[in-house]
Amino acid sequence: MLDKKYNHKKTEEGKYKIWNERGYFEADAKSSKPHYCMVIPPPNVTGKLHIGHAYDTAIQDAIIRYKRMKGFDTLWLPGMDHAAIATEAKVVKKLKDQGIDKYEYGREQFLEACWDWTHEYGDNIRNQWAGLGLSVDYTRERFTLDEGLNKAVTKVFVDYYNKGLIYRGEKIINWDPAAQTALSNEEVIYEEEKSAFYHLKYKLEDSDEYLDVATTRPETLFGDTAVAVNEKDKRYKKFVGKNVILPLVNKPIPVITDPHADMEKGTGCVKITPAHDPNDFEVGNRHNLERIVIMNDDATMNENAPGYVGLTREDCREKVIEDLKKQDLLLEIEPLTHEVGHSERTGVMVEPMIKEQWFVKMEPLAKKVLEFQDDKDKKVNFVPKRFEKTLRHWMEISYDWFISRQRWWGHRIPAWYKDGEIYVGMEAPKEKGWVQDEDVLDTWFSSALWPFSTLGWPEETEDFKAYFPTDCLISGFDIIFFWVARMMFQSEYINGVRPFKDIVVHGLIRDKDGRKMSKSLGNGVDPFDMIEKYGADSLRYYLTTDGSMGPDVRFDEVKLKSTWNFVNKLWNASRFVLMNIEDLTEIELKDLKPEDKWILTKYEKTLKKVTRHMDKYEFNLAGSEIYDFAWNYFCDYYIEMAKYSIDDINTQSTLCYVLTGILKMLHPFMPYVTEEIYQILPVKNNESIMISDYPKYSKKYVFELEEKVVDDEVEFVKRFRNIKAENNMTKDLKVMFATDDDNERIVKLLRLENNVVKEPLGIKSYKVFSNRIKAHIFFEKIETEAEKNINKVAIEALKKSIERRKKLLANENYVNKAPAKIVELDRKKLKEEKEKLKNLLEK
RNA sequence: GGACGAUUAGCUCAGUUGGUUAGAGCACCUGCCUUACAAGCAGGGGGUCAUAGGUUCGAGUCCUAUAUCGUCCACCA
Repeated sequence: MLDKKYNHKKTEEGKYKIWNERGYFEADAKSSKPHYCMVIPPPNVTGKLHIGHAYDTAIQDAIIRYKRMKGFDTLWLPGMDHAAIATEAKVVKKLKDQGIDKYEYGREQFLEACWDWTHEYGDNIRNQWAGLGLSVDYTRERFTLDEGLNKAVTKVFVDYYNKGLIYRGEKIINWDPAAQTALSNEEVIYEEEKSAFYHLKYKLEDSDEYLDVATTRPETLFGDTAVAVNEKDKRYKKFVGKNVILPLVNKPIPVITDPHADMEKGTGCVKITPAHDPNDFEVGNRHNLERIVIMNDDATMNENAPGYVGLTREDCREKVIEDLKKQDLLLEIEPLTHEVGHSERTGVMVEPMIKEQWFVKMEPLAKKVLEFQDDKDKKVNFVPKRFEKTLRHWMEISYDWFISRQRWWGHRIPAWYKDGEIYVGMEAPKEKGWVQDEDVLDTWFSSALWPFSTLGWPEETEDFKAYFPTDCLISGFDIIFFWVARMMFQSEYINGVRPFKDIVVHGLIRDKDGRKMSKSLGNGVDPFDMIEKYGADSLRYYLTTDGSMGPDVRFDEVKLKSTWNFVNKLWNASRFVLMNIEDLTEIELKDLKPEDKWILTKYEKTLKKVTRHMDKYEFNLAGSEIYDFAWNYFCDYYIEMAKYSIDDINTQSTLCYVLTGILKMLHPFMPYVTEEIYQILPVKNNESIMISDYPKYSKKYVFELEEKVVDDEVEFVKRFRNIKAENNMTKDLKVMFATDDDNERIVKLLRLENNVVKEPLGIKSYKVFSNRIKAHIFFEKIETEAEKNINKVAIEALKKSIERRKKLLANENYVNKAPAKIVELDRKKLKEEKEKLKNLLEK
């Protein structure tokens, strides 16, 4: 028997281990059942799972548990991401704290330290998955850097290289001087910063005239190789083609025209530094300008800034400003706030630098995705649909994907160099003298292959054949670009097929006030604190059913608490049922009473809706259907009715049947408590609810007539209670039923056993009615005013409604054009309302 | 600068292809320790669905503008 109070800790303890040991999480590629597969978005091995992971995985577990119960052979494949830069940064810091320098340590030893880190944090993550109750198949767990995936990554690289889809080139890239690696655009975060526009005097050669050149980065002037103005800019027309003298350096550089120079911005004159600015790089290409690199990899000034060598960018700027002032070459310092790029990982200001890097040619791949999206049998279906637009937009503007990183932790680029020659292949060339590229690949290169590399690709494994393409992927919208899009073009190019049929895109978890959770604000919520307080069941149900897919979720602990209350309600209802059906040996639904038929009908209808919502990923709607049914119908009415016939085998059977259904519908959301209660049911078909069948809608238990009859009684009960409460009626009231129907259920629900009379009393009375039932309430202390009032309000409302309907039905357009069903309904309602009004006015 | 969202009760959010009188949870007010549950039960108040037009027999839902907020992309000499 269940304890008197729901205790989430006790309920959740030990169950996960049993499920896992019994192999319920394991898929079977050879099964004759239809297969259903999802891959987990691999969390980074950098640390703990946060509330966003809890949200993301709770959705997935709900889907996979639902599909499992629906009779699929389900595979939810778990794994983790090596998270190249992120992990490397953490390990570097850890070593540094021990007084160890990465470079002194050496590549091999450093990688070992990374593996140690991975194993330690991998265990943490697995423990957290267990805490959340995720039914992932551990026998198939993968890591983005394991042997199989490494092979897949190398193969893709080599194939692409051979097809010309991967190339090496010199480009200007975002350089992180702290980590000393190139960053992709996505790894650069723009932050607003207070800065200044420095107006510098670029004197014309052999003249007293000068150009006012405004820049935010005066320290880069050592790399200037031109000053650009707009062709249409009349102000500077006469300077075009002449030379100006580069301040401090005292070197002549040309004044050129280029569309990049915007007449509206600054002074209209732009200094061109091709080696340290992406736009200037392009300008330089157009005009064949020299590229002068003026900084070392750690962003200190190099020998091209004579007199400033060794200074940091910041110190150099200060000294440059000072020296310019001394030479009267600084015209003005104009304060300015603007956005400056910083490294996502190290936080330092990004320095654009020219480097030789590897790139993936995006155009043919992006085109492929757009083609697939135009074909309804090949496309990836986005839920909600609008995110497909986001994807298309990105695919249309995509630039080449820059994939090399100057790191150690990751997939090493399979390219070897010798005497200016490049060799790219699965293995190192046999001859001596070849040196492998030092760099590793962008971490997203391997995660882009995740849906098929984890299933054994490039081998034609049983798993790959059974589960690919996968059925569904769950992801936050924040990584559609990084990850989802890349998985799509990789799979569609390599396998000629979409990586998943559906993608469900959810929002971010924000704090109660709508702010992003962040370390600096300290407003983060640890999902495991919440599990400690309310249990994984409450957390999971709350997160998955709080809102629809797409918008951000505001995390509100008050809501989580009220979810706990719902679980507690379920617990207590189950307690009542289990207390009363202990001797039940089989479920018999033969001689059903109207209330049994009523609740069964409501149940079947709920089930139908819930199933439909589950299939459409509408978990919020599924959740509220179950909630409403369980609380407002099953608990509030059926259990109350059942109390009066609890010894009847049909009552007991109905209680057990419906409760089992509720548990099963809730199991995908709250696996633990549903299992706990299921285990105690006297009649059940499986050893665990996890592997039981999801209930199927059965018309056999839909009784339209009884549903109406009892609905009408419920309506009557509600009205009765309303009148009673509004008029402060005590237990002394008397009731006379004006209709001869069997009103037993009503009498019991309203606890009127001692109040029913047969003949009218000689005092004032209220009339209570539903469609079928009429009754008079006699109450001595009736206040005439109150009575008048309540009837008046009712009459007013009815009259208004009748008017509205009459008008509507008199409208020919409406009657002719609206569906017959709707019109018919209005006619019926009108008739009913007229009757009610007549009843009321009789008084 | 470009794109995409959002705006519904005091708060947080639902609202399927347009179709009865717009819903829920929390909060609030009133009355109840009724033997599954006071973490509960019963009852109640509260919304001109951001604004202005339009399409339609009918608009929270579709269209067009406006306002406010948010997100992403690009740019930021």
